Amino acid sequence: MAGPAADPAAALAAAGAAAASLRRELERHAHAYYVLDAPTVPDAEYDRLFAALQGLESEFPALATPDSPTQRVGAAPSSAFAGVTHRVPMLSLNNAFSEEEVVAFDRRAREALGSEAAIAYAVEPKFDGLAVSLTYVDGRFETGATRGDGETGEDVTANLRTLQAIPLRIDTTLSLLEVRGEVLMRRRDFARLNEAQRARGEREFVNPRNAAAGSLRQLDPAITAARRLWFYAYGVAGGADQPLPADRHSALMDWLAALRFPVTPDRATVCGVAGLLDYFAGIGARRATLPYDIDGVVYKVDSIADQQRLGFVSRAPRFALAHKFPAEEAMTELLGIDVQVGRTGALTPVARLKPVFVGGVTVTNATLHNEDEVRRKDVRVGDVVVVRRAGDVIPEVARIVPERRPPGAREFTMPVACPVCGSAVARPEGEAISRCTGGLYCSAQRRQALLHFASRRAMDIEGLGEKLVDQLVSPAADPGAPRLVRTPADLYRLDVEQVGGLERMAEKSARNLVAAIDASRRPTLARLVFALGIRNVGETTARDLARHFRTLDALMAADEPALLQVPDVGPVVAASIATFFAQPHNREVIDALLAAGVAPQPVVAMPVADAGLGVVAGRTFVLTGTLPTITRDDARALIEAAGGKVSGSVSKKTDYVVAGEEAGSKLEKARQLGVAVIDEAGLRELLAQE
DNA sequence: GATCCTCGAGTTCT
DNA sequence: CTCGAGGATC
Repeated sequence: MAGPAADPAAALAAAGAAAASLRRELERHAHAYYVLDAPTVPDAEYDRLFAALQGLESEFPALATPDSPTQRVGAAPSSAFAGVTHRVPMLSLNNAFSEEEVVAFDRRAREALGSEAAIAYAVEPKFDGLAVSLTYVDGRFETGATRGDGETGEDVTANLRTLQAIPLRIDTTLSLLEVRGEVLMRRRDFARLNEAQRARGEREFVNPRNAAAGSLRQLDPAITAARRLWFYAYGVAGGADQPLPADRHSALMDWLAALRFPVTPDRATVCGVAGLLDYFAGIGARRATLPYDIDGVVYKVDSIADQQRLGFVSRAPRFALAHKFPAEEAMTELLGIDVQVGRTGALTPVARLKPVFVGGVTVTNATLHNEDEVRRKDVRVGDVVVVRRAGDVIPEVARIVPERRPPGAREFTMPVACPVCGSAVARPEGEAISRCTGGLYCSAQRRQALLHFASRRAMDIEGLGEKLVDQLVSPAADPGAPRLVRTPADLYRLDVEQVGGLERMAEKSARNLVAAIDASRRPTLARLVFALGIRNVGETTARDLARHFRTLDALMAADEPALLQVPDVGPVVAASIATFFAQPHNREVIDALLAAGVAPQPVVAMPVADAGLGVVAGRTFVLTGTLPTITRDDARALIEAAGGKVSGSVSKKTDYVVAGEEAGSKLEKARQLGVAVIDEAGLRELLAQE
């Protein structure tokens, strides 16, 4: 094929074909997004395609036909709503994704204003909803329209009238006032709506913005009314013919608030670029706890006179900037699916991804949980997948992009033999997890068992991490070298000389490790039981067992009926425990541990849970997020010392949720259930009262 | 038998 | 943090 430079006609034809294909794709995505409320690709991908098409059209202006998606921008027009031409166009803001862009924005503004001094900015969250314009004539709400393409939007007056947040009458002498703002659905209302959709067996909405869009574009205003939409005002359309009642944006917002328009309490005024970045960081930290979704923050030069001096570049104001958070979804390629072996032999498929930047970090791996999950999502090697890193920190493969599947993409099948030791793989009837049957013969399981044994919540051996365990279990560098450790008991026979022989282990570190191992010889019985790694016995059950049996001997001697006496132990757990202690191998390891000097501290009689309920005693707490001055573990210890209980999940029985920074779904759940939410200071107060 | 509440297990990246 | 599943409760 001829190169573009060589043959202009051929180049135009090729560009035309590419543009047509981009348009088809964009139209399909737009339809899925706006009309079906079921986005097929992340926003970032849509933007990328859009930009590609814009690029082509600017290079070959002949291709820029009026029906191109680039000539429309924004919502698909719906024949159901009348068009409204905005008196003052609703423009969009320039976006910034990095600090450098913010610095450049501030610098350009100062240069244009010829000002050395730091600029005062009005700042506010960038709501993730739909922009609307509300027109008031003689103080009466007359017309409400969506943004549409910025020039013309849809008349949704009847639906907007149903919003409690929008005043139908305002106390002003202005004969004409146009208020701009965002219609959105607050998270609580979104959760409630989806619950109702679920209960009725109808499709749930993907996110609050789509729910808001879908709700606002209902033909029946009664449906909109039931959806509990919210509105925040963020500006006034100022034309030359309309004098504004304030000379600063922040004062304008105060004025709107006085007119009973909802204005976010999270807005502020700051000074200079440092102030902007501080605000961005502060809102970012609080993002998860805000009652509504945001996708960044907006900066506006506060002085309206200065705004007018700065003016516009093409179609965006030079006095305002949207500083956006990194996308929480991104597309990438699935390079392969590996299978990992866990402590219990569980085989977990893990997606190996082409590295992709999402939610502020580069993601290369993501769990696929189990075989069924892979089937459900129809994930195949070679697929283009959408990776998400939402409220959760842990990335996941949200879905695949079916239209980008390469021919011959392979389906995943769980191996029939363990990828590590070759033992048979079994998947018990009715269970979701496949397991390696190799037990401790499998080096992966031995490795994980040792890591678990040494972990902080078990024997707490500091410094015994993955790298070291690998070397101790299977000396990779020198296959002939002796395996220093086969069971946890072997750890207690290591000396400084042996450890010092390992890679990256100078004498000092070797000494530290041996000392750490030595220091772990006096665990509580609960920790020791937990460290053994008995199936279905976690931290809590281990503690219950220790409390009930008091000694390791008594626990080991217990038969199933005796075990069933322990609270929260049922037939399955009892069988796991009995089976574990019945195995000669496990008995040998325990004997060896005791012989090596591991001696659980005697269980001290716990102050029998005082029958009386205190403010903390007898109450159930759930911890979430990062507390300002103490770790969650410390908080938990404090609560337990005061006779309270700490649980992992929020339910009706929860008395308090203690929330810190970046609290996630638990906080959300607490709000839904009406559970009291306190912060660290509140917790301290309760503890002081106890 | 159904429902709710917990616990256990597995996981990512800096 | 989320899922699956065990245990308790009605």
